[in-house]
Amino acid sequence: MNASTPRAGIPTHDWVYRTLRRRIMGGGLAPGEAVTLRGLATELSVSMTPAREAVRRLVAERALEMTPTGRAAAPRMTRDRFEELTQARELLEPALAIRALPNADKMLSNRLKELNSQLDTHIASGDAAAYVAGNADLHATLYARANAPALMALVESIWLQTGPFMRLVYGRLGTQSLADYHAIAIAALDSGDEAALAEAIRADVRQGLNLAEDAFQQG
Amino acid sequence: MNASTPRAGIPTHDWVYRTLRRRIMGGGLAPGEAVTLRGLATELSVSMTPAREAVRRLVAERALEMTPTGRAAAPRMTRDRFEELTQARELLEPALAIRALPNADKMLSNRLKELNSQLDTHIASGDAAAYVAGNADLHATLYARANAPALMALVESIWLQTGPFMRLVYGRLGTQSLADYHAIAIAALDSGDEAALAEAIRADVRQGLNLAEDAFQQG
DNA sequence: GCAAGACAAATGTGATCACAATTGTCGCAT
DNA sequence: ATGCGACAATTGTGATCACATTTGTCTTGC
Repeated sequence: MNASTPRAGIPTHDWVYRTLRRRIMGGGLAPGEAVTLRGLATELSVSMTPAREAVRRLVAERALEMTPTGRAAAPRMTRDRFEELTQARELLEPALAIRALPNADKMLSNRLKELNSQLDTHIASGDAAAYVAGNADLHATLYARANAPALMALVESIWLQTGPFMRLVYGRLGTQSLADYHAIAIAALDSGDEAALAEAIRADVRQGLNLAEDAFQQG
Repeated sequence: MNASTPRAGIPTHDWVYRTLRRRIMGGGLAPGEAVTLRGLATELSVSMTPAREAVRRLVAERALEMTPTGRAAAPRMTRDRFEELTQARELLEPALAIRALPNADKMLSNRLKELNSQLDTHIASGDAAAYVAGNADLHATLYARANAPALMALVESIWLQTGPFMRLVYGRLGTQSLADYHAIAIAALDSGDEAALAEAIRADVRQGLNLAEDAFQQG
């Protein structure tokens, strides 16, 4: 089954971490669903020790929740929590974009346009997981130019928390067309318009919140 | 030595985590200084397993750094990193304060005034560790009224990263008098002035940055 | 039919151990 | 003196195990 495990050099616990993390982001764990140490260990053909380390790390990063009895489960998203995390994104991400602006060049904006067009493909095919991953990839590519690892780490920790839920939201929406704030942001990047760039990022993040609100109302 | 360890009910790894975390925040670990699993384990009279979990958790929370060879050490603060973390605080903390504002009452502001006066005591006695802890306590008390646990967790993770360094900064400064933006913030809280509250918080955070800049220039 | 209780399986926690890699130290040659 | 290499101690990693608690299930009694 896991014949696709070409892990060379990297520690076992790190590999388990990445594997489990990918599963969480990809929606492989339903909210509230628990993951057992022995189950994870035997499934990945490792011992309990690295499995436990991977789980604890994801708990520390809030990608997993700890039940009172000490079991790790995929966290349930609430409207309030999602709204908080969105506000944090709305505050931090424009700052990262502005920091990236002076370091942007034509090659970057071309790369961003390429990533953005791939998003259209994922929307068209209804691949919500690929869309969420690609969306994070696009934002990460831009913010990488900010050379701000500490800020970046904060934002990525938010993505880790909202990712599984956003995947669910986009899954419900199907192939609905979305306002392309990415394109606006890239245009602002090209023209060096700081305020427009920040506003486009904010609008993009806020659009995610609106989509989620609809999903919450549906149930 | 560790006779003061009345841990009842809480898991060992959690107790080790809290103990080590307190040590880091209190400056018990010099930047770059490594902590060994066996050393920590034997010192706290526990096995390597909970020691390892505690260390890994602190690494995940960026309160400890991982060297390429897999050893955990207290992270070194750079000017750039501190500037990034300060900007994050400057963005997130005013938002938390504004969220807390509608839930504030006379009892809260009295409590905050009390905590703020304790800070003066710590400045006067030159107890940098107590000052940093008390400062975090004051901010936390205000933000708790925001009922925003996800945002709060983000801010606390920043404090965890900046805490040890701030303690060092305040330690150098000695009993220097600081502008009391806390008092301004509390006044804004009492009068319900949202903009003034946010600005006072920003100024408070920025003051920390300025102090640190001085420290960086000294060496 | 169903709720409660007893029993069994499963689970998290912490300890111990073997192994490989790293780190520190001592001695030797230049 | 000083740089270098071999050896020993230290360290992180992963595996395995025992134990107490929790969870799931089946039976029993009403």
